[in-house]
Amino acid sequence: MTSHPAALDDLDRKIVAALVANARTSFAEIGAAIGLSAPAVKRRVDRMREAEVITGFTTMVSPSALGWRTEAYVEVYCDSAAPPRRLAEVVRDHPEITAAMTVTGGADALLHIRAEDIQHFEEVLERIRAEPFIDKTISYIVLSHLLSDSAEAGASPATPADETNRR
Amino acid sequence: MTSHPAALDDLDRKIVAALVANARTSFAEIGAAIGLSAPAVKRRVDRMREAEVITGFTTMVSPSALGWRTEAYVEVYCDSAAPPRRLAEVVRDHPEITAAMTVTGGADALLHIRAEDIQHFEEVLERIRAEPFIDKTISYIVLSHLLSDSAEAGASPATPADETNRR
DNA sequence: GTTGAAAAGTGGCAGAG
DNA sequence: CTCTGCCACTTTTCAAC
Repeated sequence: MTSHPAALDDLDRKIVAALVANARTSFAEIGAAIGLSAPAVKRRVDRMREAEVITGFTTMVSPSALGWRTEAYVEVYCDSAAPPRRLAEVVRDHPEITAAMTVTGGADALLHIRAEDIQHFEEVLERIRAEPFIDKTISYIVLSHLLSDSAEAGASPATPADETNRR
Repeated sequence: MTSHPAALDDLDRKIVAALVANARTSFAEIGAAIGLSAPAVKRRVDRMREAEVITGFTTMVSPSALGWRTEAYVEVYCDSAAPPRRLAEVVRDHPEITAAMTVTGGADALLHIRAEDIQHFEEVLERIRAEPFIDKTISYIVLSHLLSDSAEAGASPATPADETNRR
């Protein structure tokens, strides 16, 4: 990876926090809040994008509004000679899989799945289980969210340095 | 919930897709791509924000760049009389918990946790297990991502209607 | 950090569906 | 009546200095 030391200072972290809260905040507004001019903020943002500290800007959408009303996590168990590379291919073939990762523990991988409803989820699960090297799966259907993560991927609690700012 | 039928048409879905891909895309650019003027796009975005189809704009940040190099999912088992409301409070007290939800299966809840490193994660886990009504936890430490979810929260595979557009 | 030109955002208004 | 494009006017971006 091209991850330079990057050395973010406090101003950088405040800029990131502002942009995570609202990716469309103007540089001028961010600058006013932290005592910097708009171009200065832009230069820092450009630098952080270059350093891949900031990997992109996205929009949070209510999944249910788009018709995805069922969410689940699925543990996947593969047979002994399961190549992780092969798993990555499979994962890309099912559009309902929104995240996939290898994990410690008994399971080989953990999938995050979004489906229209339970019927659709069952169909997805059957499709995944039909893969030759998959031995078994264990599903955890999400009932309700206790913490509405702002944007699960980008969201990080705070900065390791300062544990003070809890939301 | 105030979820109106909302009835998104094809243009709305294309606008959402464009904004999910890049929340800072100009309305003019989106309009040019779908055959609409900039103000027309803005009107639709405003309407979708009002209807809470679009819940916000955020920035994707490399967690490791901010010092969060350890990621894990933790199953939480509570004692019989565990009130979910109480769990929600606890979850908010630990800034390292980036997502929490109740799930089907043996466990009562599933937590997504980000920590600086394994040592930090262990400390967080001990803190959580110290809660009086938590019986046990099972941790799945994330080793590597097979699918780099654009932004896990907002990301949805495609529209249930058209299963054709797979990335 | 400041300046200035180009681009984007935003609200009013009239017309088409 | 809703949605659109057009037109001013304001704000923001961005590449100079």
